[in-house]
Amino acid sequence: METIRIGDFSFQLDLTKPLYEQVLQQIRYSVARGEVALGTKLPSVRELAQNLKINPNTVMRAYQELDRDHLIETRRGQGTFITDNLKIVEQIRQNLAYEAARSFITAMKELGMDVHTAKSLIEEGDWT
Amino acid sequence: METIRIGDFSFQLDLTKPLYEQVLQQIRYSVARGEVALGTKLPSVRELAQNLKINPNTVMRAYQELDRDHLIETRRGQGTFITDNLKIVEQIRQNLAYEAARSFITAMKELGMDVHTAKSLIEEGDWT
DNA sequence: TAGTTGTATTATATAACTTAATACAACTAA
DNA sequence: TTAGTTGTATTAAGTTATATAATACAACTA
Repeated sequence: METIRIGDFSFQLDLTKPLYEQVLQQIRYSVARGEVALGTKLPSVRELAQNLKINPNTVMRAYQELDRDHLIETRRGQGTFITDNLKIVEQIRQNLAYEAARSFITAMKELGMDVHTAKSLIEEGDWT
Repeated sequence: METIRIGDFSFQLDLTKPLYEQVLQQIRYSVARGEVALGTKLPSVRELAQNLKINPNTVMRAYQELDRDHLIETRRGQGTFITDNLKIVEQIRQNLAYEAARSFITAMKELGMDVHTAKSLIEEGDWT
């Protein structure tokens, strides 16, 4: 799977999920991981579209969803920027982690396993 | 969300995911949870379709995927049955649990968190 | 033999996603 | 002021996955 680097961001697109979803996820996780500085300017809609060889509308859709979450700020005529609000970034990171945990626990319960078993699974697994 | 009961199985369908996927998942988890006895006869393709108010082809697709996993056995002219092989059921249950754990750990790592943090999240969360 | 099973095929419909082309509004820099 | 870059909106078209419908056949049971 090809990796495209552009600025502080890197992207890997495939056909298993909607493109706009992959783009927004990879930006979201880059920021949550702390790989890009707050206030960083994102590539323009057209530039990113060209680099990823996808349609500008698809990039727009990703940017707009991130904007709704206040993870990025779009300024008409200027560009799109990562929020400078650390609180927001931290909260989104916590939420993503919590949601991942919650869906894991839900799956375990659907298999008739309890939280203790879930914990053991995490402890005993080889997650290299 | 309406629950439809039929034999030892119960179904809840919505529009968030493909119908055939929901049907196969709910059968898979029912069996993995041990709610249905090994060798149990499933509703016929047409019967289940009628009860769920969906197309027989959609039920077929669910059954065929479960058949490929050997979780069920289809016998032309007789019907469809849960496997009588306990080993298979146990292995599928373990696999589902493992996959859930793996995808949780993957998400955590994508957020720059380690396995220890993952474990703490599980421990400290209120999963009622 | 009649009725039930799983199975296959062909056609149609629909919704989500993606692309394309175009236009406009807001801002920056020359 | 002007040219070029931004985000944004709109309309149309194409693709794909999913689901339905109708029909037929093969394998089995009673």
